[in-house]
Parts: sequence; structure tokens; C-alpha cells
Amino acid sequence: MRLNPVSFPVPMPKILIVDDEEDIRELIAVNLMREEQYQLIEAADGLEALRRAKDERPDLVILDLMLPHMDGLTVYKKLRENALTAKIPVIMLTARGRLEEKIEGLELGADDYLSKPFSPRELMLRVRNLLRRSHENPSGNLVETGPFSLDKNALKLHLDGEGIDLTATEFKLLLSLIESPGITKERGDLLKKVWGYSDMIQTRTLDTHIKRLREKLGSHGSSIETVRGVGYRFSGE
Amino acid sequence: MRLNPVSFPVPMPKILIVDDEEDIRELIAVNLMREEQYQLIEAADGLEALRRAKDERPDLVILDLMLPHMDGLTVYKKLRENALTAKIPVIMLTARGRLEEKIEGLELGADDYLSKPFSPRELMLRVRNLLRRSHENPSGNLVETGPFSLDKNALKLHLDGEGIDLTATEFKLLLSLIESPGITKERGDLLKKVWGYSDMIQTRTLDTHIKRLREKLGSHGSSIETVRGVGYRFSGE
DNA sequence: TGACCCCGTTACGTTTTTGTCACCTCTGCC
DNA sequence: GGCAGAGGTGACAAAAACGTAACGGGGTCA
Repeated sequence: MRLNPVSFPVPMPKILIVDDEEDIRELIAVNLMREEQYQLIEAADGLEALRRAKDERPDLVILDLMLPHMDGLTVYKKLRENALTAKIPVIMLTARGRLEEKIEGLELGADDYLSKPFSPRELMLRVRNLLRRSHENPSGNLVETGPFSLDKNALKLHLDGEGIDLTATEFKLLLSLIESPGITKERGDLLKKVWGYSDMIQTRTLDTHIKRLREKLGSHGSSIETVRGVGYRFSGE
Repeated sequence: MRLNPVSFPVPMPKILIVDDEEDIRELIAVNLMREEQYQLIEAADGLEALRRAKDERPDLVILDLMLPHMDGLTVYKKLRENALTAKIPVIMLTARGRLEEKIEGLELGADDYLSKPFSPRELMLRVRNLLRRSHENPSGNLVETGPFSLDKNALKLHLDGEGIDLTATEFKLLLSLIESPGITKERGDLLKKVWGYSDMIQTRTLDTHIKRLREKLGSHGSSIETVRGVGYRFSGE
């Protein structure tokens, strides 16, 4: 059984396999490699997993929830907390039963899970699905507008030839604005998207961060326009 | 005297939910509406889905593949064949397992799919992603009449080649007038639509804002005509 | 542990927006 | 012409919205 070949923008996707049993890692690896080429890295426990994820930035993590020392769910949460690894899709492996419920409760953003025992084919599908999804954003991990170029991987902004470091919050905010230039984003929407605030909470946090962003944009600070009483708008120039 | 603020006139996306079980439709509806406002329409089987899609042109279709009478994939293909519905993005819902393979075989252009059970958050993300992609083309968000061009996305007015910034109130007022040129809008209607005033409150606020608008329109100020004793009328030129 | 960074909040100052008022002009009618 | 009602206009003050600097808590890292 052969699947249609899928072309990835990245030559060879890097996958991190986290499981304490070497047999299982091997099993997964063999099944994955049967139909596509991936670059595989492995970790046997949670701490190592976190380290390697941060160092090597895989495109996908396959995470067994049954781990020594550190619970898999904890690993998952820590991955999400770190800006560097927050967007890496994760496939969680669970024993059929109790854990499934816990996972259902999680907000599985770009993620997925699989109950053991799983069929090789199913694993393949999930892997390809997640990789497709995470790589399909328009121009890979770069958002470019005028002289601005936002690098989603490095959380960095390139502007006028120099790289500007942004914090995680600043990045999310700028991204929200820049991904649709010329469109006015309402305060409430920005608060929801960047901070997760649900209601029209009265807060000056947004203003403060806008100021910090404008500072970092330097002479281009005026690209972020204020629309009084409504929100902010990023003008392509 | 200040009354409740009037919500800003953003276009409300229309979503068609196709599922034979009312419970599921309800579940999806509730989850969708938790964070955004959408106009929802529903269909319980494939034929109805096709009919409503053609009649009402939703911005997005959420399609359960398990349907009575007509298979969901057939519905999907028929949607694609009809020029009127060919470009509407579709999110397909599948039971985890068999059907996933079939979908993988499809060329998912602007579409996506989700395996049940799915997390509400994930559904939200897909919906917003697809809507953003298809909705951002300025087609429906420009109101053009003569030399006037009101951009609902940017909340800006373009006139004689230059962009004119309007305040939120001015924008709403001008939009109310300009969206039906040549038609006289009564004072009471304008007060209700722009300010949310319910009764025929005696106020000169409307007059003042009309004046301010005319000023900003410069030489085109006379496009806003006074209809004595009734209200105002926007003449296309 | 201590230095540092990020971030949300607060307080205060400034700018913009907006509703109202007083006074004026215009129009239609007697 | 005189009158009344409707709308135009400029001024004004309150309120709202925003910019900004500074503070302190919490986390990170050496």
C-alpha cells in the first residue's frame, strides 16, 4: 500500500521520538521510514526530550506519555510553555483507557494523540497530517511584508537588514497585526488572540506592548497605527 | 447622555453545519459561538446541504462525512462541481479511522478535515484559519460609490486617491448613508443604527457629526444632502 | 542567591473624540 | 415682513482613549 508522495517545503522533516523503551522507539522508526524519509532523533526520558527539543527544534514530536521520572503530560506542558518549542506539533501515545480522558480535556491546539496499540498506517497518517498542517502556512515560517520579515521559528524580526529580537508576547502581537496588513484589528480581538482574554477586560497591557513594539521598530514605529476607539492597524509601510 | 455602545459593523461570517444528528450540530454551534459571532445555518442531510449552500452561499461549510442517503464525500464533490459553491472552504468531520485514508487521497485545496472526537479549540482554530484565508480579499469589504471607497477592514475612507481617517462614529455614520446611495435615511433610523438610541430623543448630535463629516469630505461635502424634516441622503456624487 | 529580563499593572499626562449648548441662518407659510 | 421650526456652525467642557514612565512580581540563568 503506497500513499501519494507528499512534498515538504523542508527537505527532510526532523522528528523527535520520546519513549523509554528502545524497542518501541525502534518500532516507530522502522514504520515511519518505510514510506518517507525523515530525520529521526530520540530521547528516553522527559528531561532529555525537553533538552533535545530546545536544541534541535524538531518539526514534530512523538511523545509516549508513560515515561520514567517525568510524566509525559508534564513534558507536553513544558514544551508548550517554552516559546521555542511551543509550536512544535506533538503526537501523544497513550495506553488505551484512563489517560485518554485526560487528553481529551487538554486543548489540543495543533496536536493529536494515538492509543496503543496503534497500526503503523495510522501513525503514518497522523504524522503526515500534522507535518502538512504545520508547514502549510503561506511562506513556511516567514511572514514578509514590505521591509518587515517575521521569522516564526527564531521569534525574530528582520528589518532594514538587521535582526531584532522580540519577546514571545511582542512576537505574537506583531504577528497578529502583520499577518493582515492594512486591516484594523480590534482591541478585543487582539487581547483574545495574544493573551487569551475572553471578555473586553479593561487593561492597559495592550497599549504598553504596542509602545514597546513601536520602540523596537524604531523609525518604522509608525507602521503600527492607532485607530482610536477601535484598535490598531499595521500599515504595510 | 451616553447609551450602550453600538457594535462595530464587521461582516459576520455565515457557516453551514451539515450533520444528521441534531446533538452534534448543537455541540458544534455552541463551541463556535463561545468566542466569535457567526451566523449559523444547518442541514441534516446531503440534499438539504447542497440546496442551502447554493441558496445562501455560506462562507464555510462544516461537513460530517457520515450522512444518510448521500455520502458526505459525494456532497463534497458536488459542492466542488457547482461553480457557485466551488470555492467555499469545507471542513470535513470523520470518525477516527477508515475514512481518514480516503480523505488523504483527496486534493485538499482550501479545505481541511478533523477526526472525531475533536477538541473545541481545534475546531475553532481551523474555522478561523479558513475564514481568514478566504475572507481577507477585500471584495466584500469595500463599499464603493463614485469617487468614494469605504474600506470596512481598514476602517478608512479613500477619496480622490487619498486616504482619510475617520473616527469610529463618523465611520459608522458615513457607512449607514453610503451603503444605500440616493435613499433618504430618517434621523431616527440613523440615531438608532449609529448611536443605539432607541427613541426619538431630541439631540443635535447627529447634526454635529454630519457637519464634521462634510468637513472631512472637503469638496465632496455636498454629497450628503439634507432632507428637511426627514433626515439625510447620500447622493452618489 | 543575585542579577537580569519579561510582563502586567498603575498612575499620570496628553490628545482626541464627542455630546451639548447658544446663537445664527435658512426655508416655508401666513 | 414676521414667525416658527429645522438645520448649520463654532465653542466648550467632559469623557474617553491613548502614550508613557515607572514599579514590582515572577521567572530564568549563571
